[in-house]
Amino acid sequence: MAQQEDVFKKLVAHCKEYGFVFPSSEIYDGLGAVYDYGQNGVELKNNIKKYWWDAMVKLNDNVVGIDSSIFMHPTIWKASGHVDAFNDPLIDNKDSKKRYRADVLIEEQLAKYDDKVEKEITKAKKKFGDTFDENKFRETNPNVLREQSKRDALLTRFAKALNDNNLEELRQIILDEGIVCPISGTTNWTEVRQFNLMFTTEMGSTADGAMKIYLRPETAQGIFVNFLNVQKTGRMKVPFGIAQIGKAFRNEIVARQFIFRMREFEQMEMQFFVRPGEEMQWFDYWKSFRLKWHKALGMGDENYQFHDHDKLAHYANAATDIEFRMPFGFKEVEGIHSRTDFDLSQHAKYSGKKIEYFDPELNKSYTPYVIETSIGVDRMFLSILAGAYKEEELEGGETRVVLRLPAVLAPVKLAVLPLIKKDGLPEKAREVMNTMKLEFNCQYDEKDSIGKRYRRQDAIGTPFCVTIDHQTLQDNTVTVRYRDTMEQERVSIDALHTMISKQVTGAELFNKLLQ
RNA sequence: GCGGUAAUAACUCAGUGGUAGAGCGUCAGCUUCCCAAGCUGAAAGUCGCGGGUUCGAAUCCCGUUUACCGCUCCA
Repeated sequence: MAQQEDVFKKLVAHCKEYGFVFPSSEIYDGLGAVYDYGQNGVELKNNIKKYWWDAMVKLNDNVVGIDSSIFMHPTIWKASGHVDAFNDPLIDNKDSKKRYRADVLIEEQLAKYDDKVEKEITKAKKKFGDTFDENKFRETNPNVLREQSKRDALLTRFAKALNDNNLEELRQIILDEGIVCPISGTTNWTEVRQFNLMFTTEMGSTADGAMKIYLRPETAQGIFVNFLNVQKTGRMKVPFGIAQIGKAFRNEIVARQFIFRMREFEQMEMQFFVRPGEEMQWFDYWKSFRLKWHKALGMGDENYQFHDHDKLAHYANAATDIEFRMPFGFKEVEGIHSRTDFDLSQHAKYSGKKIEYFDPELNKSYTPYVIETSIGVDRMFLSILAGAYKEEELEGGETRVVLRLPAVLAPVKLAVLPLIKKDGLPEKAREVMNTMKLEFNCQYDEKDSIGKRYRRQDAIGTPFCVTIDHQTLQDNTVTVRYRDTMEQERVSIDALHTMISKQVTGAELFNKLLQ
């Protein structure tokens, strides 16, 4: 475990050292759980997004893409359940370090008063037997009346505090009632804090006319609210899918583990609309397709696993995660959910619009069911880097650090290197570079020994190094040096383009997906 | 959010009250016909930030920010 954490630390350092990921706002001491992508990181990230987009939109004729805005009408988040589901007032006990929902603590206190009343009644029942009149007892017994009035007073005060969203009052209630932590038994409480999942901002240029709106916490809702637009204008027939890549924002209570859990992150989501009753077969279809997509990259099949959810979200009737073996254990990279008709029905209800699909085969209208595939770009990025990062022992006791990135994702596809910096080799190298750069992201390097340059390229995961030597000037051939094996092959410059193109474009991977 | 630990050059770290250092990397040059070779030279640090103690603080104290670990929370 210690060794794994060590690898993770080195990976984070490597990300910074080689321009993949920088802490945000670093020269101002940073900003918590926000990161920037550097010159190599942005290339890798863009390649991941393209691999996903092409696999979903290009390969599946019944999947189309959209790009909806980050700002959306605030009612959308009412409908989706985000406004109500993630607004709990929380309080910590300083002695036990346990966290509780403040409203639950108070509700438990209310229940205690109820218990006391019930006990009095049970006692009295035994005492009076058949002649017992419960209603009269409730109205007259001093003990019951006392507990009951305490309870009513508490309920009134509690309801008002909740209604006013008065967090100080909630804390004061807990103190006044002498509510103790069940573990430490103390009343040493922190302030009550509200944890909002969503970021808010204001739309409107004048303060008084401004409307409070949210930064979207998921891209999915942008798809649901455009369901009718896309279905009608694209003449889409169920089953069909809508894909989207975009930023989302969440105030995580604990944001940790580098770019694994960030406050600003990017999602690649597809919502696939199906006939009610057919959702499980499509759930299985996408489960299998998505796993193939991951495995096609060749990072090792044993590094992936499904993790089925036991506890389902309020909208789902089946859910599974695709997990990747990170240095800190198997972690969720992608979620596949059967979301039922929850979202479309909610939006129909809140918007007052009819959101249904007329199915000509069945000759009836229905609200489609939804299968969602949702993958975090940043998590994918981290899993690829974690799987690719290797410190290798070479013969002679040397080590090298290499990123064994899938060629299709590598930020730089090839480096063009004159073997030495004279005899016209740099000029020839520039010539080769100028034709290759039309198609591939290339790097030219003539500084330092050839070995050093190879290692520099290894460190950023460049799959091919093309070296121009004296023979090149004679017969127009170059050596291609492969990152993973460090072996070299002599090829003619004319053949270079085809050879590299075959390995860095997605076509071969996509063939695997369609089999 | 609580507790613990940490923060010194792009990276990894040494320096524990008295002149800010090393390795690696970077840059310039020489050398070099294929795997971090060698030689010469150079640049690069608000010692995380703010306050305090002291003749004097990277070093001691307080606060704060950021990160890591544990707990907690989590569609």
